[in-house]
Amino acid sequence: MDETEKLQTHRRGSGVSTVYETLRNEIIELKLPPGSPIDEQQLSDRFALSRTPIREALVRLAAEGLITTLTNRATIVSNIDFLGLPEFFDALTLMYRVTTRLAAANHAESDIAAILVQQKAFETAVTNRDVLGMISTNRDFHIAIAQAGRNRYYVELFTRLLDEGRRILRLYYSSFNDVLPRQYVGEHEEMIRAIVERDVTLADKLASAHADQIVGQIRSYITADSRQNTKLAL
Amino acid sequence: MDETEKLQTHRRGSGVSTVYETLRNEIIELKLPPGSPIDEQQLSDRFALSRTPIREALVRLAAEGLITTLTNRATIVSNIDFLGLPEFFDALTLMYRVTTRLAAANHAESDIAAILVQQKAFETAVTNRDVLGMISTNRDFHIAIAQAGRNRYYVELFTRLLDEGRRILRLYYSSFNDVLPRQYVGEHEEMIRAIVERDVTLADKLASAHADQIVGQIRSYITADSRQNTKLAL
DNA sequence: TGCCGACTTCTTGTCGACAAGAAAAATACA
DNA sequence: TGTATTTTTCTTGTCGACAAGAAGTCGGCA
Repeated sequence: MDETEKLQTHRRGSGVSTVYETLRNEIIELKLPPGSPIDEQQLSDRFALSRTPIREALVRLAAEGLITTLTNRATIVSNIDFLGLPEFFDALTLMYRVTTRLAAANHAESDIAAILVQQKAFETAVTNRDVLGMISTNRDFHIAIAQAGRNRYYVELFTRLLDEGRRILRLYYSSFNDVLPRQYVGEHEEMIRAIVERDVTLADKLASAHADQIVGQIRSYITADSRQNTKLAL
Repeated sequence: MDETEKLQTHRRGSGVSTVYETLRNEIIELKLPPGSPIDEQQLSDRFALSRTPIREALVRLAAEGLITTLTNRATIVSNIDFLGLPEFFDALTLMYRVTTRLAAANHAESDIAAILVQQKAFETAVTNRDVLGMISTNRDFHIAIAQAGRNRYYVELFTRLLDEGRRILRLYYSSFNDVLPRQYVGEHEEMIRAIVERDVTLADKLASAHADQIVGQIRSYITADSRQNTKLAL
């Protein structure tokens, strides 16, 4: 494991953010899978910080729901709540629609540039068949759209939802094929066009369809996976 | 000021939540107005706790955006962002609609009972002309509806929005008259009926109108207030 | 051999103290 | 007298140590 962070001496106040962001990434990328125990002492050693700033980072992660603290006992990476998946899909779909609508309505020139950058990144990830890259650049693309919509409440919720989605997708990413992503590139391009032309209705419609695609795909992964499990159980 | 909390000895782990909730309430009720400095030492004395648990509570509040920490300098109660008000209204309206829709679709029997309790509380606040009570019971009423909708993402965002709304309303509550609240009681009753009858479309429509009412009212407060300011400036 | 209770150990929660950084105050200089 | 610079002071950020609580361990007893 990479332990370079051990050596650097942090300047006052920077350590907490570093720990927070590092752990956040590791949780979302399933480097720390759900249920993993989070040991404060261990992190303290790893980042060469006392437990106090570590603790602060953990409190932040807990506030976001990424980790769960069993009082006086242990703190673990939060499980993916499969029972709550319908809620998740509902909220995700709504955010796809709302942010794309708002982007069509409120975007400035510079926003389009930012969106195009992310779309390019997504495209290269697709051509390189870099599945993990697809997942994260897809997220960045939609967050760029959300930011163009100029509503921080939606941006915040959408970010959380997309990151939760990244965790779920990672679980199933082996079954990710390169047929649908290719289709996503086209859909993304259509969405950009609708946004540029400020066609709110079309943007909404495309976002809605796009969301359905993704939700459908995740659903199929899950059902396919559970089928495999039942096969093993026999 | 009430200093009773000073004496009790807290059992392990309970102190943080107490501090968090107490401060949260005081911020939302403008007992701690925007810009108020938050002194850790002072809070430490007040709650008879060391600075560590106080700090933990503050981190949580900061994550929610209720307080702002100027690094190495000071931490203050977050200002109300009047420039971001349009975003706020947009998100608030959407959440009013979505939660009411979902309540109509997903509610169970017990949810209705909970909603009716809150509606009763709101009604008594209105008849008692208890303006502060109206503001908070109105919030509780809509959160009860959101909970009946069974989507924790919406519940969470909506709660944050309604609480931010409480702060804004407190600022202007002197101009709160008892004509519109009476109307709100009726609108609430209509919404409950639509939810009970599982009429999603009607629920949406009513929630939308209700949101417009409230947004309009807040807007009128603000413009009325700014008019007064310009008058003084002449 | 199986179950119940005291004990040990390990992790979290809390504390008091120290260090660093920034604003305010005091001082020196033009 | 006004400005730049140093010093002081105050608040936050970090630390190491201690205390409490819970799980696991070990031993005793039926």
